[in-house]
Amino acid sequence: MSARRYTLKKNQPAASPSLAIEYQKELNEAQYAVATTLENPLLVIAGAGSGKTRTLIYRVARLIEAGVAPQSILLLTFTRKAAQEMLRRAAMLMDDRCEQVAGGTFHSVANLILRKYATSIGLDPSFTILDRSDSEDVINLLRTLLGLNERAKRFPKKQTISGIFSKTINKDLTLDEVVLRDYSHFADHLEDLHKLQVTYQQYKTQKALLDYDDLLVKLRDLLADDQSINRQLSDTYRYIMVDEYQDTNKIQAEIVRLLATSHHNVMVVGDDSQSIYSFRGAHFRNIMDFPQQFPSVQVFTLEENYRSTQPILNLANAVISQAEEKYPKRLFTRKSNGSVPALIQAEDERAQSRFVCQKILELREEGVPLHEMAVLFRSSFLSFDLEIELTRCDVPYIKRGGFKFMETAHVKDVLSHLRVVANPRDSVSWNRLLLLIEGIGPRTSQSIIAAVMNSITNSGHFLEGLKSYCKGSHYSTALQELYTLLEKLNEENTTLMPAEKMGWVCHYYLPLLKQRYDDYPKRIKDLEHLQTLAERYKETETLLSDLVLEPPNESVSDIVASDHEDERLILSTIHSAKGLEWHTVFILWALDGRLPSLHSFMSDEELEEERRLMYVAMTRAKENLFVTYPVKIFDRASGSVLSKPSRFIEDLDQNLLETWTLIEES
DNA sequence: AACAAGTTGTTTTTT
DNA sequence: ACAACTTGTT
Repeated sequence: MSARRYTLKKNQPAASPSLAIEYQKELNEAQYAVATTLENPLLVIAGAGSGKTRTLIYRVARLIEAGVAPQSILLLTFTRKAAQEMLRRAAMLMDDRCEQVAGGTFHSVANLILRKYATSIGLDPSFTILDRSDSEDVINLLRTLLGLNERAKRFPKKQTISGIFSKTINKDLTLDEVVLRDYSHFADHLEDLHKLQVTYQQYKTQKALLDYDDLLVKLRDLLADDQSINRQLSDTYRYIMVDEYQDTNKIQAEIVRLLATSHHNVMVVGDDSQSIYSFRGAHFRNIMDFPQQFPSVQVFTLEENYRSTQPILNLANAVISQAEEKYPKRLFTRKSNGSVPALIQAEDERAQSRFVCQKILELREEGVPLHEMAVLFRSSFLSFDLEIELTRCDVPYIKRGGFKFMETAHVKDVLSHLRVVANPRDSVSWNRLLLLIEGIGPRTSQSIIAAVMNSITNSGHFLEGLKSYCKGSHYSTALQELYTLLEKLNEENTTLMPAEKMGWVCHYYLPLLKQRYDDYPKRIKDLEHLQTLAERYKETETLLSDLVLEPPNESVSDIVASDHEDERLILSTIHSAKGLEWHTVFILWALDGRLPSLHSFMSDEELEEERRLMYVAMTRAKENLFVTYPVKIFDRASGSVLSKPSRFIEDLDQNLLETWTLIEES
């Protein structure tokens, strides 16, 4: 580990007295230095709540003020919502020019660039993007096709296989390395896994399908292999800013490096203590390797916290100070008073839920709005019991993270119809929509798909293949209806708006939905929500890629009806809480075996990541922090009883964390 | 016999 | 919600 160098630049004299924005007044010394250093590589280590977003916004404004064209600024963020929010705030600070700044996630930027340059790398520009479950479906299909699940020894499940393949790419390892290191119990299947991986790649290429990893890999390869395109893009984006750099992986770092070849104007912001995505190949060392890629880099550190009270910071600092490996950084604040965070032991899960719910109601009485309170947890399923309690007490909430709206079956069903029209070679979607029809199972579906693919190669028209199946069997009437729908969508492909097309699909799908699900009224609501989303789009292809890349992450059915739209409690996984803050934060299940999760006990590295997760959760709180855990929890997977509080907060001084016990009132 | 559909116990985090 | 297993249909 290289020693950290702090380079604090002396305050520059204010650029010009006529400027509307008074940077020096509105930013602290370090923030000001960052916002006004416009050229050359820049690394900013920004502690939690240190005004990182604010600094980025001011820097965007400063760049535009200095005459830089907004279109030549590229802002890479973790979610596209984050980018839009920043640009909106920058526009408020300055003017609408800020909205023209290019921004989004690595994946969404890759999507745009690849669609534009697809033909030059032999890619169909109307390629379909596979989300996680789509790519698992493909893998499952190929696994059966290769006869791998009939092996004597059990072959890994589709999720596991997909995880292995993804790790090879994101951690830049060979298949052998990944399997032997993390999945040694499947070492016997190495040869078959190799075969499957090759087949998977071929299948995707043949059907014009790209999974999340392909988007990044293809963009990197495009930039690395084609000098002239690299030049064009590098000249287009003259100023690059990357947020949450601690959660980027090697490929993303390479993309940044390649995009900056002609100018080196790159600024990356991050915090090694908040790196929580290593399962996706991110490594916090990435942030420290940055100076090696750009030797002329200037390094800044933001340590003053504007979010939390001192007692909360004291606790967070104590948790992170036990980290094996960390970079010296100590958050401080001027908000000195505030109450000491509380640790509450509950006798079981129900008691924990009841306590949290009751406390939330109390705080609401005291005037804390519901949307200023959040309940955070390690894994999505850990909030199930609390959700029941909240519903019982009529507390409206939204849940972020975990299962996504887009991943619900009925939404995917509807979209698959639009997808086959956009890319008829997309056999994943064909399979999905065919299986909906009664009487058609995996076998029949495969043979119909084969016929469709044949008709594409022979006549160039996919409907021919479907037609031949429309008579003579018990499912032919249903298939005829499907044919009519797809014919309509295809013939009026260019004249119909995306929302109109979706209307036709829903009309066709509604009877199937009602027959399939008992809870169809809820699902119909979801589809209506999808319809409203679609109305914002002019191009079906944009709609489809956006939905895969940036899925709306709250399901309508999760929302308990409420009169006041904004008055909703937030439930979130810690991962999805990144970058956010609330007046009051509850950390649920701070139980050893849940946070840290049992899965992480084997490796020190994973355990360290769990610690950072706890740190991230704590630093979301502005005023109040409650940490709770139930005892006597039996874990079926390990066969053990969990009763100890999280090792990260055990035996801490009462000054840092006050312990409380729940007394049941009769 | 081949295939479709219904039944029963486990589930990390996400672009 | 998924996979493995079981029952039902053509």
